[in-house]
Amino acid sequence: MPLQNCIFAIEFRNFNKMKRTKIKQLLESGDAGSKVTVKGWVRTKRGSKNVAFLAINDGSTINNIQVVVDVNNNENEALLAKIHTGASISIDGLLTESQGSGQRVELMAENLIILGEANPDEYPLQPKKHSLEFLREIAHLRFRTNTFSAITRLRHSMIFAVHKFFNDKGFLNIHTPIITGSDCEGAGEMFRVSVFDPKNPPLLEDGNVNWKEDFFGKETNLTVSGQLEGELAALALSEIYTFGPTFRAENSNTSRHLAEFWMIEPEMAFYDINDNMDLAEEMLKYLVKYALENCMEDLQFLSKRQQEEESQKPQDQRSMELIEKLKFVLDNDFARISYTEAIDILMKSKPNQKKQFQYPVEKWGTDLQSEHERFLVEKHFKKPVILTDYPKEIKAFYMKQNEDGKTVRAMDVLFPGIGEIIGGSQREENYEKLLNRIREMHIPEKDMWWYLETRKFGTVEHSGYGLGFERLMLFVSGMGNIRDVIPFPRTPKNAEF
RNA sequence: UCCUUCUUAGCUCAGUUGGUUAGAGCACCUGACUGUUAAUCAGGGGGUCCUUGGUUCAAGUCCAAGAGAGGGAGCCA
Repeated sequence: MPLQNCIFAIEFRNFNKMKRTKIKQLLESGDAGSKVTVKGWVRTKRGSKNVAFLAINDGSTINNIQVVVDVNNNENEALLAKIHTGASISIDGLLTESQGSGQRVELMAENLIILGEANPDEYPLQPKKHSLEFLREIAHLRFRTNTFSAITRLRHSMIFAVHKFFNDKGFLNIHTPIITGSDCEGAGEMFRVSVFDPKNPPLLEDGNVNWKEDFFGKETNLTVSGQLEGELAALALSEIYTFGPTFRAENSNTSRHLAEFWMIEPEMAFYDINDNMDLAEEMLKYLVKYALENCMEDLQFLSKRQQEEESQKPQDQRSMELIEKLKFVLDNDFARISYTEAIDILMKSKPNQKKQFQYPVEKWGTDLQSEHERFLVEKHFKKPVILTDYPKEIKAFYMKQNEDGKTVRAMDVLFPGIGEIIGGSQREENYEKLLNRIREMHIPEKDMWWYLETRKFGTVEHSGYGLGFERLMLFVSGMGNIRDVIPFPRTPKNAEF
């Protein structure tokens, strides 16, 4: 017996309680012959007359460890009768080379303890495939499925990779406010934050609510973007990013929208729109590469899952295999074209000439519909596309105005199957032009004094963008519904858990 | 918010032109089996057919309204 195992055995005797070893470690590098303790949740129980097998998972990996229990032992037999899918157990035992073919090592149970039973008449999860819709109804338990543990590990890796990417480039992470007092952020409907009794708020003489008496002394809402505050920091620290919760009170019922989501918003001084596009492309490729290098087992599981689902669809609607798709994005430059060029391509396109678009493309100036974006990404270029220089009328007030007087330096990154994954722009740094645009678009000027002052004092060219984190997760995981890549989705009429 | 599809056992689903006692697989219980891989085999228990109203001799099935869910669209990230 190797020396380290002897020491382990002595510790076992002395303390009668061993330190838990995680299943990932045991499966990857556990030595056959060592005594170990495993704790986790039972996925399946199966067996025959003399021996029972428990598949145990502790979330450290997609894989289970097989625990072998001798049934010819009254104590074990009684315990096994109480162990069902979902029960939590602790096992001390000997790690051995597996006699079966499904795994390298398995655990011969010597001391089996039930930590928490799971009544099979009530426990909703079974060792079988459940629908994603059903799992959404039991979001408190869906972490215990292979799919959600894989997504949760992948999500963690992507969060970590975002911070690593920016940290390694010298960006500073800043926390922008979640409660905001300005309603000029221009990104849709907001959730009100108030401490007033909704049935009896203090009123002014004219009957309107007297917000001056509310907690902050003004109307406040949950943020729809950290961009404006992010710009303030970038205009001192050069390169910053935010990664925080974002709230939109839009009544959006789609597989790509959440009322509460997480957004990554870098802001960079001295970056023009081309630097901005370079950063966005580099970041997306870095994140995809990080997933391929660090989450391969989970990606393989998710790929298999997706392939099974896709096999139900007709041939022409199936998407590329997940890992192949991720590598494809990594290996190809994104197409970069202007809005004007895009309109040109669309107007000349077959579906437009054959009137197959629901919204025909007829003239410069209208916003692109998702069917148009999909055509450009999935049919015409067959790879991610960055669209730039949109008409100013369809974009936000803060975007830098081009010299043509018609367009602004916006950029949208479009991904296959997802649509807009990033929206950004070079920002207008000229005080007069910005002020004019604020007035033209009827943005409350008095709330913008601090934003405008950055253009008054030491203004510089700068840029930034917003990446919807869950949309990134959709792409990297291959999942089809955004509600399945965030632990507890918040959507219209749903704030359960 | 609009269009569209769906709702039958704990889960996944079948249920024909309206017709007698609503089915299957999985899960659960009992038994069999010398090491299984979502084990297998035999047997058993388990139903507000989403809700309300209507048509009909008769409704899981047809009609209307409502609730919930999916897919698509708009808004966007």
